Amino acid sequence: MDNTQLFRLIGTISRQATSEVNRSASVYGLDNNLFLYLIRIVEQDGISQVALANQIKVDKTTLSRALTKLTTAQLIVKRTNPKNKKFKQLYATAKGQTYYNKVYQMEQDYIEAVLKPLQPNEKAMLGQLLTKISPSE
Amino acid sequence: MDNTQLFRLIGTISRQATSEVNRSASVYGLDNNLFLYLIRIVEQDGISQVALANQIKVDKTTLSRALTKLTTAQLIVKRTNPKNKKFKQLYATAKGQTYYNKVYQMEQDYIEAVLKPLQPNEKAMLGQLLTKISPSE
DNA sequence: CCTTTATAGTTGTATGTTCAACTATATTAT
DNA sequence: ATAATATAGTTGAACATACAACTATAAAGG
Repeated sequence: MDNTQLFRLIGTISRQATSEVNRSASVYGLDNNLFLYLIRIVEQDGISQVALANQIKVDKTTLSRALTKLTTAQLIVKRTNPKNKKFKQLYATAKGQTYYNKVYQMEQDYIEAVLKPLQPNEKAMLGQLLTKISPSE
Repeated sequence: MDNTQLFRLIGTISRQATSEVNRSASVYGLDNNLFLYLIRIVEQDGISQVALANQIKVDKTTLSRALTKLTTAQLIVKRTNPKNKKFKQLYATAKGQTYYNKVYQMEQDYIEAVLKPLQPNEKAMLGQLLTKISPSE
């Protein structure tokens, strides 16, 4: 396998995973990556939009509109940081926590299925290698 | 790093790569993954749409419309398989080949940059591990 | 055969994505 | 201090995506 095949494989694996988890999450109305945003907000309470966008490498305008959907669904709230009014901090509601539990489990089920072919030491190695090529900022 | 972090990292790396290569390819009007489809068609002359969709894990209706764009731009042609009229085979035109050279080089440049942190043996290992978790069909 | 079922590809439609440009706030430089 | 610059977030508009449902062709079953 050459570098090109390797690189393209990452995209294929990712598209497959994204499609499949989104289809599962659509049961809760959390497709179009809404599940992903909710998960990150629950796990990083108070994060700002741009920080979140940079972390997961999604377009900030796409994220802005997706977060409006999560807000309308009352799964999160946007609170302007009183110390610095430029920032809106994101918090999950109680309802958001409940939905988080559902989609988190879906993600875990998918992860377990997809990583099943790997031994623990192989997973450790894969994690290290991916970390080396992960976006810096 | 746990399984969850590992899995999410694949998505992050892929989103970053997709965004960046698409932005580069937009110079040639080949963003929205058009560059990706063109590359695969050139490298697998005569492939059918569903076969291509399955291979790269994209929705067949999205692919159908994207290929209409490539056809309009005269980069590919769709030819009904005379042996089996259900299939439309995809072929690059001479113009498509020329554009292929451009976007292929862009992809190569990105690949070189992103895989630079890895030693040759690490790349071999990463390729093996990704192959193990790649979608079967 | 010929009816049923399966597969390839397209289209309608609702919704999502993303670029450019904008507002609002904060930071930096003179 | 205040003008210039930078950053966070939103919005308009053009276009892409993906589900459901469709047509067309072929394959399988009786």
